[in-house]
Amino acid sequence: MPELPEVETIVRNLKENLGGKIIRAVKINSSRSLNVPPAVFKKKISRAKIVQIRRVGKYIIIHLIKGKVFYLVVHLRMSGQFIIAAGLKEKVRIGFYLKNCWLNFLDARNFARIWLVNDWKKTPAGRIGPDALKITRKEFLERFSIFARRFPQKMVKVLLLEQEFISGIGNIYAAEILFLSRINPKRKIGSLTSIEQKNIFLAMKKILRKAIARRGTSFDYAYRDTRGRPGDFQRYLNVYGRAQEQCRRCGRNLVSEKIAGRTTVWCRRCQN
DNA sequence: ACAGCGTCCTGCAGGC
DNA sequence: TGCCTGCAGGACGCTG
Repeated sequence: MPELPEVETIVRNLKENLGGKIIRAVKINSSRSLNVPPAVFKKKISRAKIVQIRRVGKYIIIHLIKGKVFYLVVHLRMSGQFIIAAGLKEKVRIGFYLKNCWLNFLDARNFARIWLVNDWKKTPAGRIGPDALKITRKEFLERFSIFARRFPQKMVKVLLLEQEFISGIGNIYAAEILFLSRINPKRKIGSLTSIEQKNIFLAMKKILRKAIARRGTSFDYAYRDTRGRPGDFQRYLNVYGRAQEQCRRCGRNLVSEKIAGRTTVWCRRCQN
């Protein structure tokens, strides 16, 4: 499931391979994810030049130019993939031909969304909070205080998943951040001390940076980089996917519970 | 106003 | 071995 480190890895790959290239042709096998009719999409994007590729939270923003500047905004959700290959892949939903390669957009579960727009800030990508990787400690703590004052009863795990608070964190990294900062995921944000808030910030930075260095987490088939390779961070997961297994810190069995509809694993002894 | 659940969707794991 | 059921989750919409 692409979260910030996975999207960052994909964006870095796309930048290296697609920057400055022209989209020569588009093949649409499934238009479910598009915000415009397939014919419109094809017409607008054909012969456009890719001038910039960047990440905003979990969104990929591709800056295009054809007379004027416009944008392709992509959210991969659960299973969206971009695979660069010599040809079209078997289950490709949308193929972009770029002179000597195809950019294959695949999405097993059909959850991904693609917007073709003149102003990317008018898509959901323009309505999210500061990026988890870029936010400063000061800004994080200020923002935490605002949310803690407004929603003191909200569980900290839920806050970390809210893209309006900070963007980029999903279920895997939220669980890992709370383990490293030794906070119980069910703690109410109004009860967290400034030291605990600071520890969450530090754990967040540490984990996101390491996960990017390991090219993301491939827990299952869902996430692959643009060459179809899995990430490596699953080797370093302390809690996600480890329910009933032993805590790497204290040896106690990890517990699992649904929090806000999402499976959450933590250590009852280490996380208070 | 806010919390919490259902929905979308399909691959895969586990049970019998 | 093969079928069936249920689980996985990001974001949004609906409900109470």
